[in-house]
Amino acid sequence: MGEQLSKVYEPKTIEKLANEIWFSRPYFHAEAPPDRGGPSQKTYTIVIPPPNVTAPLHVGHALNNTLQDVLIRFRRMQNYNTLWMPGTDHASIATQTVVEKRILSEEGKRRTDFKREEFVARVQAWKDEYEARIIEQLQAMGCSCDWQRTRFTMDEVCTKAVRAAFFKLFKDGLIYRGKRLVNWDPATQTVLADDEVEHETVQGHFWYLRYPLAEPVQIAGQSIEYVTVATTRPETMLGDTAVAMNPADKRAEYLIGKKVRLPIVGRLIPIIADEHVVLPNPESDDEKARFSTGFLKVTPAHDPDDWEIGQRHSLEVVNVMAPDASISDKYGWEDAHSPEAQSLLGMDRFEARKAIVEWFRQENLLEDVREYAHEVGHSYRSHVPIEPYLSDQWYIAVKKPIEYLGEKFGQGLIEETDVPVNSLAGLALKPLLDDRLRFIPDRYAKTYQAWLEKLRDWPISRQLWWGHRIPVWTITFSHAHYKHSDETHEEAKKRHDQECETHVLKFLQLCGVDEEVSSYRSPQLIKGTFPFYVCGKIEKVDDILEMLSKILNHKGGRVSREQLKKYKANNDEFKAKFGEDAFKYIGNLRERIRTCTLDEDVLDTWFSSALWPFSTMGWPDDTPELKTFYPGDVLCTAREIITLWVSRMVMMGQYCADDIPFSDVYIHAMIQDGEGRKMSKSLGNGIDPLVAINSHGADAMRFTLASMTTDTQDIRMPVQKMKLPDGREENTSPKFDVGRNFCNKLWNASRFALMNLEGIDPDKFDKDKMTVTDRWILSRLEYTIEEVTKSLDNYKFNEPLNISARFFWNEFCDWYLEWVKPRMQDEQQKSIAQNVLAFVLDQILRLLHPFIPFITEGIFQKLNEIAPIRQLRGLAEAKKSDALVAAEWPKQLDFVDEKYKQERASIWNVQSVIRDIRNIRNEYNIPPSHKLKATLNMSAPGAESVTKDLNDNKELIIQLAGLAEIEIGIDIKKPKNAAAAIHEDRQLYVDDVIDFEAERNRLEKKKQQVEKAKKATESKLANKDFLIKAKPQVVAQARDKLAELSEQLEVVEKHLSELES
RNA sequence: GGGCGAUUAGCUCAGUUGGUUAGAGCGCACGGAUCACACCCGUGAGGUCACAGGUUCGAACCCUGUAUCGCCCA
Repeated sequence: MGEQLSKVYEPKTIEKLANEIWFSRPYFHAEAPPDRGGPSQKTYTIVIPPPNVTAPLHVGHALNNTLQDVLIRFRRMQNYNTLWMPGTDHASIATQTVVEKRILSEEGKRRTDFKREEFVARVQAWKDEYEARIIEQLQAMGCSCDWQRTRFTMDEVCTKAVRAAFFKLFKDGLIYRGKRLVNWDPATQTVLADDEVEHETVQGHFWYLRYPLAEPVQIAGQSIEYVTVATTRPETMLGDTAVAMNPADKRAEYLIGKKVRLPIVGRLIPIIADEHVVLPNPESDDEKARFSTGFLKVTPAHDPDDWEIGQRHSLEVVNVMAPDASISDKYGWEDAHSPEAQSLLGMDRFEARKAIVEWFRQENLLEDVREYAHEVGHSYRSHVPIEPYLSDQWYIAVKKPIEYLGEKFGQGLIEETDVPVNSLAGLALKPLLDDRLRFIPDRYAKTYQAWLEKLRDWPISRQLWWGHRIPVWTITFSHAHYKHSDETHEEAKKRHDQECETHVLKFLQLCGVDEEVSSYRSPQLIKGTFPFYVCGKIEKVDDILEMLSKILNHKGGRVSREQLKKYKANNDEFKAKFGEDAFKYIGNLRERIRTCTLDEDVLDTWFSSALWPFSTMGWPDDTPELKTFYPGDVLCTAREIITLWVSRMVMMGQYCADDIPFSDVYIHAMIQDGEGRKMSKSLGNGIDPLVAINSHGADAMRFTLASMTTDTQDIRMPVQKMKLPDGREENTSPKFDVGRNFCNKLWNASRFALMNLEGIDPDKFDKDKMTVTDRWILSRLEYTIEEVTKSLDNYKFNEPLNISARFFWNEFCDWYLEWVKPRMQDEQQKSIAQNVLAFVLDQILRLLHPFIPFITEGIFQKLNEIAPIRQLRGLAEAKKSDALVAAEWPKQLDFVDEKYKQERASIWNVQSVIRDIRNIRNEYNIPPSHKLKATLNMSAPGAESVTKDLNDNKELIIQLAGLAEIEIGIDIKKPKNAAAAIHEDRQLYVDDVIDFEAERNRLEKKKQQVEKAKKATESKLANKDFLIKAKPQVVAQARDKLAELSEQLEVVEKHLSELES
């Protein structure tokens, strides 16, 4: 049968074979019993970090998913009910952007050339393509996900969860409308995400502008008439609403609270104290201090830092620009009355900059202009400088206490923070502090903690089309209202809107959805109205409001027959769906409601990601999956998304699903190229896992990645173009050779074993007939099983892989297989050797399977054919399985006792002697075919038992050292013309090979080595402090060492002198 | 600017609670078509553990500082 196996390991063949087996039965599927009664199996759950559907997976994903698969396969073999939930992320902005780019370059069209539904359909098509590719890649890597559960963040199941979570937040008063500065691209007029802003160093200027004080101030007898602010963006001064200075500034006590008259505009603005302001210091290393005047103009509407200052001091916000970044008084600037201000309206921001600087110059208010290189954010799309632009966005309040959670989690702030225990941030932070959540390696807990502690409200709306549409309807009411004599207009408007609001709620009640809606009214007047926000728990609410909106839009009067027909149809449909009463009530709303519209925006992509651990399992429904697999066990991810993703999953898990989604977070390395650079498309240094699989095989790739995964180091992976079998030139890495070589070795060793296992008979095994080599390899196996299991439990990856690989290669192949060869020719011994061989190989396959699943599965199948029963009768049994994927993880070999362990020393001595002989053979250039005669003199006290032992194992030495014979004894004289290898406790001689010159060199070298070691030990022992303070056994060890070294040195010297004579 | 990490052989990396002469793989050198494997076997050379201080009987390991590189956050 063995001859069926090719001489060289062929990944493709074996990958195909293994996949056929794995998909022939639901090995990867985790059953969630509808009723969890009875003895329940332990579960183990990992949800995949869903890859973005923007692009195919790269080698970083390959690492991430390899590690997850290792954990999953390990636990599955340990008989856990194991679920690995797969899926992909819609990645709203990233995906929309790549599709927009593609459409622009291929068709010359922009997003706005499409209807929203059309465009979304285009993105959907892209998603379908890449989702399929990603799943193909994951399967090619061998990921044992529960494929029939594959989810997508925008599929029906996840969408339902998003809706439910959003509603819950809305109802709990945690979602609100607020203002925020966004990265605005004035050229394309779109919002950019932070990572779409490219920072470029620009050679610009600092302009020093004088702002006159409203009234002169006396400081130390001097009359101060103005303050000087330094700015890189003079055009924003039109929106200044304060001048800030550091309270530590000596001038502060005279100036804080005073007013400044803003040039051009004439606005009176206060001087305020804020520690953000950099104190001036011409000597400082800090460039900002050198350029600072100590006075900072504050423009909350046009600068993120200023926005913060504005928030802290409740400053007015004056937006002086239109969306195209021209100066405008139509977007919040209400005091542009002066002729100078009027003349600036309509100017582009850079034109305005020139005009304003010129104006200051002419008015003698321009104090200085200095060169200044600074970072300016540019749009990665239009390459124009981005404009921080004020806009209305939806937020989640993350530090607002949630009353009803107080019972469960307590009240008040988490110690040393401003985070309430029962706020969303608290829900994420507390589990870490309580050790319910841990990071591996634990240093990443800091990142998580720090981020949560200074967390600010989460802006969740995005001005995009691809994503979960925000399920909020904004209803505004008519302007018509009566004003009571004692009311302001605003108060009257508020009262009026409140009345309207009750009508809307009454209407929804008549529609039968009053339990399914939540609403809130804007506390602020926006464009003359207080918008009323309505969120429905179910889609029915959307239907109602959409139809209502259509019906209200019909204003009567002269309309076409067509429109009238449509209107009537709408009415009829509404009546049919929601009843006559509700329909009649629309009359009450007709004159009151001005607009009723569904929000245009979509949710931040992390919103649905935050729900991923339970949305995929059917939350909010109480599904068997949730009961069985939630909370899960571990999240495995890269460190870049600890804040954006991990924290939000914990937060939402606790908030929505009543528990944190996992207890362990394993953070793995990042993969860099050979120069330590991040892999990226633009550098062209990325590696496609499919290419690596093509060039080296999936197992080889996995082996290499796992063997490089440690807690501390990022992975450097030299990238090299390689010609693939199909002729393409693609990036792969020579590092994968390591894995491929290993697989080839495993393949061939197994092939050898299989060839020798014909006719194996488990009944012919007799444990008392095992040789020392059998017991030795079993004791090494026992050690390996223990270590590998332990280190996998602790999220080590390189360690278990290296331990099992070394056991396989350096012990099993290099020694055991070599010693087994002659036994296979001996009918007596063959049966014993066969059974041990089959058993050990079986266990090796099991240990390696999580790392290199394909090849181990392939070999396991062959092993099942040739040696279906692998056991050591009376000692151990490898439990049968049709497939390795479902086989049992190796159990501890309890029969390996002290006696076995003592025998390890025997083999160690044998190996040491063999190495000595091989060394001499090499140094004297003696061909392997030349059989040597060797003599071994044992010199240590009490050497009798070792000598006997070695004599018993003589054959093992003769066999692997290429000897004709060896004499082993005590007090044997050195034969004439023999080369020597000298140790503390023994001297080995190889007869009749002497080359005096070479031998002298060898011995001299040895002598130096020993002398050096001896000196070091002597000086240590000469140190009194060492004798007193070091642990006694350390001192004793040193004494023994010295004695041994002295003796060794004596022998070496003796041999040297003999050479002379 | 703040935080985290790294710096050990030519390269990529290990190095457990401080304790013999600091390890592996690749590469290099030498030898090898032996009936599993040349993607192999055997042997060997190769290190001032980034630098400077400190703690200690003893430091690659602990502490302080410096330099360089990487990442995250502002």
